[in-house]
Amino acid sequence: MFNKRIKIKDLLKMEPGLSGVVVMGWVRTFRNNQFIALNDGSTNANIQVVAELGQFDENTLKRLTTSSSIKVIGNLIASPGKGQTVEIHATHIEILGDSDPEKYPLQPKKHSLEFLREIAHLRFRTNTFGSVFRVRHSLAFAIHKFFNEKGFVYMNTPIITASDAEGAGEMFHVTTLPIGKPPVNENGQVDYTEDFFGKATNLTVSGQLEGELGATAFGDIYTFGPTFRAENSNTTRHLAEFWMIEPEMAFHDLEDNMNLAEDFIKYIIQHAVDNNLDDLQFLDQRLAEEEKLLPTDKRSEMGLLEKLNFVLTNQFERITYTEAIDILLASPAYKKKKFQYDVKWGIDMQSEHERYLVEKHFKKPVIVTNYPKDIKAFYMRQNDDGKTVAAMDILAPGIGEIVGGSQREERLDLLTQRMNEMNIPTEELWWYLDTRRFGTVPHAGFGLGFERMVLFVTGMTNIRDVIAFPRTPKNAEF
RNA sequence: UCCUCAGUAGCUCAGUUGGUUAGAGCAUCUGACUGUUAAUCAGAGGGUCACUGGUUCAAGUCCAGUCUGAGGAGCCA
Repeated sequence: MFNKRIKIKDLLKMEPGLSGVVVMGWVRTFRNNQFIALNDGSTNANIQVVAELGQFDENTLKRLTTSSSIKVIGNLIASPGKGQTVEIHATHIEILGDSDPEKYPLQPKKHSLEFLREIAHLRFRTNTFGSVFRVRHSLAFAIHKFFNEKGFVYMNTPIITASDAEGAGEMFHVTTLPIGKPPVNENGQVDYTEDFFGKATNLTVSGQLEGELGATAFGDIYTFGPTFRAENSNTTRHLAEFWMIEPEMAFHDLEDNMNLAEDFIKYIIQHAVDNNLDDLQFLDQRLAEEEKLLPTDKRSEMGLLEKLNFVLTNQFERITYTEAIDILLASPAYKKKKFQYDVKWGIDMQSEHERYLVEKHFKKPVIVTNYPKDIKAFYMRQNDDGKTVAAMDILAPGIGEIVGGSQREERLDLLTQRMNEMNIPTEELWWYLDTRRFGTVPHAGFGLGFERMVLFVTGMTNIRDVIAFPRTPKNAEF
């Protein structure tokens, strides 16, 4: 019977004077042959367990090594020491699992994030990753809470898909055909009619098209699931497997879409601030210490909590693509030829351009709308000017694009015309086009990269540090 | 995929123009101390210098290739 244990997070809030308290956890440090800093993952704060000298046998005390797991029964008392208000005087200590200190890789000292990535199975036991993953949980919970409160239906779109129509990137192939000698048709090509699904299939790059099918029946839906891109991307903000939130709303236009996205982002940040303040404070401090090592001009102007509060209390800047280009053309950076890539109407803005807008010019999240149709996807609604589409990207400081969305093209003729122009096969997407044939409605939606959101809220700088077991090129350990 | 940088003890790093037996801090172990807060003090153990090949009397150090990691770019969320 283990469930009598009290979680350390709750225990630390209790009044001293309790006897027979049961706690279990992993030893962080054992000082002076007497003081155990015990952690159970419920919070970064440890409970100090005091094993009074002479009360416990030598053999047990020897086994109190870093990350050994123990069960403690004792009395919660006011601590005479300085570092904590309460502590447990142990009457009983039981070793549940030993941890060989010669072999255990985590030591009571600072480790680099790169090293911890190599022992991703153990890194949750550090303060940094403890905080990051508790915040990640909190954000995930807030996402469901937000949409549930608004009456959205949570929809699970398929992971394996036969459509590669969206062109969102390179896909991972899914097949049960033998790799060495697959069946071949008359033209010498792999014969996918022999494959498991009778056609070529891939891991999904987006649930949006299926999401639209849900939205045009339920009104409002959202997806929250894994997404896969086989791009050979080696950056601090790309993963081959990541989680994406994709709401899709019928009877919504671009402005509704922007309003929802902004409310949504603020809501989940607020939830984390309300429920995980101690973790965010720890991450705030961690970031501040890390930034001390950077040259002054590379440091962020705001601390983590300051930045989150700033986002919560300020409106996101909303500008059109055309206005964005004008700002860039008028910028000192452009005039001094600081940009590596040229700026003119029609370009797909480069990282340096987006960073300038967000980090230098506005210094807050920016929503850019109405992009040229030629640099955007086929399903985005064409504006009356014939040149732009009703798209919106939200750019966040330090992260770049965190949300990409649009009002969808609901007019069948314009949609098929655009698909033909862009060589998207209309026959394969017959089911998608059916939504425009039978009771089509104006609708809109967006996709938000969950890990990028977690990056933003935790102040971490590498996306591999905000997902438990990152999948990146040449890395699928664990 | 491209560009740049890196790979030396469990970790973080030093290692001079190529030259004896490759060093430090932390961690670990042993002992001392015992109300400590990453405890402190003393001592000890710990290395295929990423891998393969080459140059040289001699390579951790120079050259080539490979692998791995990091940062930036592209692609994007």
